[in-house]
Amino acid sequence: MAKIASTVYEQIRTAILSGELSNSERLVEEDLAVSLGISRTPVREALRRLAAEGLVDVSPNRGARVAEWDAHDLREIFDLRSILESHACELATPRASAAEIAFLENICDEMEALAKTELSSEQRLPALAAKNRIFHSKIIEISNSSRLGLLIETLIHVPIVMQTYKVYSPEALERSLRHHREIVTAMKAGDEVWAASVMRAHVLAAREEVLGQNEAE
Amino acid sequence: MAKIASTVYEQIRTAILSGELSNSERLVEEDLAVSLGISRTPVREALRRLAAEGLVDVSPNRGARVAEWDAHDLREIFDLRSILESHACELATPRASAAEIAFLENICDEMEALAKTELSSEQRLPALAAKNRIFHSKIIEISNSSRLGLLIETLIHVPIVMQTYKVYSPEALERSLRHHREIVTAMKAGDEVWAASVMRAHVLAAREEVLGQNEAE
DNA sequence: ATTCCTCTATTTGTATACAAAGATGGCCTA
DNA sequence: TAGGCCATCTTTGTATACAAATAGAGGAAT
Repeated sequence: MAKIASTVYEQIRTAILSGELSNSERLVEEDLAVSLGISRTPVREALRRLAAEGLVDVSPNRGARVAEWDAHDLREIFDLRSILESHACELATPRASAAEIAFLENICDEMEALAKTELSSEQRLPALAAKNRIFHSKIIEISNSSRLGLLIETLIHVPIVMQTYKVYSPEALERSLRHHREIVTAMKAGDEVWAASVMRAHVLAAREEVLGQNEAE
Repeated sequence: MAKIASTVYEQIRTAILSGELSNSERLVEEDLAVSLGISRTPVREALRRLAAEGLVDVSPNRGARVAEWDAHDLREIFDLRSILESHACELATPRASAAEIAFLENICDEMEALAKTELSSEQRLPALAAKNRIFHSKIIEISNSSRLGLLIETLIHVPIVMQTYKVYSPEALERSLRHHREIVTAMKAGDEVWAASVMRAHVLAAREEVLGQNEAE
């Protein structure tokens, strides 16, 4: 058990991303430590790591709180995602192998099948969100730019971004799936401008869905 | 003295960025601690923070080393900078006030004056590099996107990027200054496409200078 | 009653101690 | 002599102890 710090980091992180901890909740080192049965040292390390990723805010001598995002933050995040992920598409298109295209097509199939099932939203949406993440990650992976991947990751480490599908209307969901399909088609055709453009539209459309929901609150 | 960790973080960071520590040098916590007259705890915190920024690599149970960058890394970094900084220009152009434009023009004046002086390179280049950083930072500031600023910062926290001017030929330096001037002209004209295009060219030109130098080694 | 101040309790920041994992070097064997 | 194994030594990871700083409550003065 050589890395308690990493374990507790993961635990706190998933707790934040799932929304379990939210509302700028205070994260007291000692409390977390005793509740996990460990000392403050690894808890502290985990919190600083989360702070570096922007998931928690730390003030000197005043401790850590779960970070909060307002509409302006979300706009920034989706704008940057639209730029960076479309760039990933551009890089990925000439590099994608037939197998990788097939992999992406397969995810499209699975997501479309999931969308058609009669399962309740509570079951369907997490599954769709998971496939969605795999789809986007795969394109970034194909783009072969590790730093690009890191930049995008820091942007999507935000609860509401991780759960975008939860706020989607049925029409928005269908449009999203059509975007995925079109991105793969464009990549298959070797047209990186097409692929990048659809990806940009895809993320900007998501922005409007999320912002509309968020501002209405 | 409530923040030893921040102080030592700055010290190690500037040591790395200045090239004082380099060549994947090992950073032993205890050694740093005794040489600074403090305990390992704040040293450790500083190292983890630097690791999160990508300035050092840490392996579990094996400590920290100064990070290294190869030509592929540099290509990635400059490509992403070209995209993000041109986006910053695009956002900044419609927002820039007359005073901000004047500020940027003033930096152009100062840099051109510096370039003309008969000072030795050792004196001139650091001054130019400092002004250059201010120029780019100012545009990011005007763009009013804090996250964009953070993303760009993580990219330029790399020694060779900080010292780009050191590898510039006289022609490249002159071109760089003309780019700056043209960016301000475009922003003044309210033409964000023009401004963004020049910025993109500006960073991509820098990429070729640095890569040409680096690959030749 | 309100404001300001002080005192205390809580919480973070740093130091030190100890445990565990890696690296190093010498010795033994083939 | 080369290669592998064991012991030791170094270095990191975690726990605990202590110091410094902040927040909050309560009381005094106006």
